Amino acid sequence: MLKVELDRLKDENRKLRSMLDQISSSYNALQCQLLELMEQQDERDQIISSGRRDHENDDDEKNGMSSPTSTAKLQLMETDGPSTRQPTDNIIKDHQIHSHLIREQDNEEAKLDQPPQASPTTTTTTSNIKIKVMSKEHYHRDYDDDDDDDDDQMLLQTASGRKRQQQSSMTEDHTNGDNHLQKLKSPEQVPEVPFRKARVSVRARSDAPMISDGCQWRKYGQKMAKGNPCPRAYYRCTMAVGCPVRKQVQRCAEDKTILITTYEGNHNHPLPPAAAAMANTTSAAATMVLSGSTTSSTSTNNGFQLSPPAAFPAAYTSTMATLSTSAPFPTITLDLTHVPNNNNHHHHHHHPMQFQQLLPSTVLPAFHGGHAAAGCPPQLLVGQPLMYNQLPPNKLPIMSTSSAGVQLVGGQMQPSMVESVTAAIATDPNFSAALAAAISSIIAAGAPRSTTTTTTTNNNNDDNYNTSPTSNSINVNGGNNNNNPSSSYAASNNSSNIKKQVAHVVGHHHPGSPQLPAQSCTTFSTN
DNA sequence: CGGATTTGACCGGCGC
DNA sequence: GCGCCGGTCAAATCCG
Ligand SMILES: [Zn+2]
Repeated sequence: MLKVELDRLKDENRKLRSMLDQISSSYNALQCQLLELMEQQDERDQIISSGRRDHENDDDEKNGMSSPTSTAKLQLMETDGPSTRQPTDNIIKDHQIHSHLIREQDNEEAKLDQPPQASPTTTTTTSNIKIKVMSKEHYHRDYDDDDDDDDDQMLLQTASGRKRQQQSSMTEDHTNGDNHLQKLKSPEQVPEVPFRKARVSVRARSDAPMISDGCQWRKYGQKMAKGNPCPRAYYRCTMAVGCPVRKQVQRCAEDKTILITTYEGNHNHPLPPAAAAMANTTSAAATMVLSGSTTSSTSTNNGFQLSPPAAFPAAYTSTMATLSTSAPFPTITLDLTHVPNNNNHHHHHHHPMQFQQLLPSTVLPAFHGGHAAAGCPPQLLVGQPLMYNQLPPNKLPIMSTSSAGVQLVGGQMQPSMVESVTAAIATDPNFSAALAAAISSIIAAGAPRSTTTTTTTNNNNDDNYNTSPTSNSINVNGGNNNNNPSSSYAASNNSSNIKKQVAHVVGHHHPGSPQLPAQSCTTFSTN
């Protein structure tokens, strides 16, 4: 009896917690959006002095919804349903898409250029991005059933893994709760399991021990990983008291210049602009990836890689995103390592884009912290998860188009890359939607919570085939970009071009529903 | 002195 | 049940 009651209470508690998280996440997300919008507006005002553009946007903006420019981002970020987005999409259409997109990008760049908060270090550019999402091999949706509904709604739970009993976990608060039930709970009901966490990992070249992502992190552990000589460090976000976001930093065994940072969980607080930017980027990338993956991923594993039309000459940055399902839990990895490769061609010099070495910390332009809770889709920015819930798994939009749009071209510039990616992703609603769907499907399928990071190896070159060992992977590549290692700003030139290209590409896609896949935010930071 | 690291002990899951 | 392993705690320590 007591047990029953107890279980019931726990369950209830859990739900409440989830709701709380959700709400806070939403709040954060809104804040972020608002911030962005404001920035954009300012930019617009300045840039576009006169009104060319007009439209009702203002209203939208005021509302806090998305401004046209930001649309893409917002979509990614927003949790809300498509409904909101559509309007924006329409708007976009109204305007010339291309120009629009381009502008957006430009705006973003501008932002990047002037990072709101200066990070101590210079920003570095990244060149490629690879994203991989891995989820456990196919997930079965088994569990979902039970929860699904709940999950979908409740999503948030971060499922961090276990909770420890006592402890002051309190301080940590809500977030933690997760866990679980495991002990007590009987297997039956809760599928808690359900909470699978999604993770977002970023691979970047950096000499610095950490990549700065705009968040503050406290190291809470270090362990030697089985496969590498290099130890893996565990960090927890300290920007807010209870922030559940954690990240692990580890150097790639094969190439020690590559730093692999994996984020898990959603921030329960607003992210600094810089971080937000990253987050956006990340999310975008993730989204892209997902979308791609979606296609295939459904049940079987397939790896996909979208290679961008290699063709894009301009694109130098290569970015790849991959989604893989193999890992215990779904993981999206962005590969920022340089590598230019065009498909088939060799890489030229190698300049991997390293983050600035020397600098104590490198900053990645735009990623944001992620979080991924199990069941939930990644959140972007602060938190909002995109819900992929909305799309029924079945519906995954498969994008046939897939490959094309994806690539981002990054420019050299740091900011640019990310942005470009983001922009690209963002821009294409379809992608987002696709990704979301894909992710959702994947995630939904379910992996039980587990976590592990996956990393891609770097091969740069292989072209587009999936290399991912496990199952599906999608890659998006751009060209590379390199740039001067040193300058932080150097990049701007290309970026614009690239962006344009991207925009075009994107343009093709339809506006769709962008939804984010799993929640996850990522942030980089080096400290 | 307060906050961040360091680092070995712990824990829970998993495979055998 | 045992041991491996990833991940986390927390006491001790470091540092500004
Ligand atoms: Zn945080």
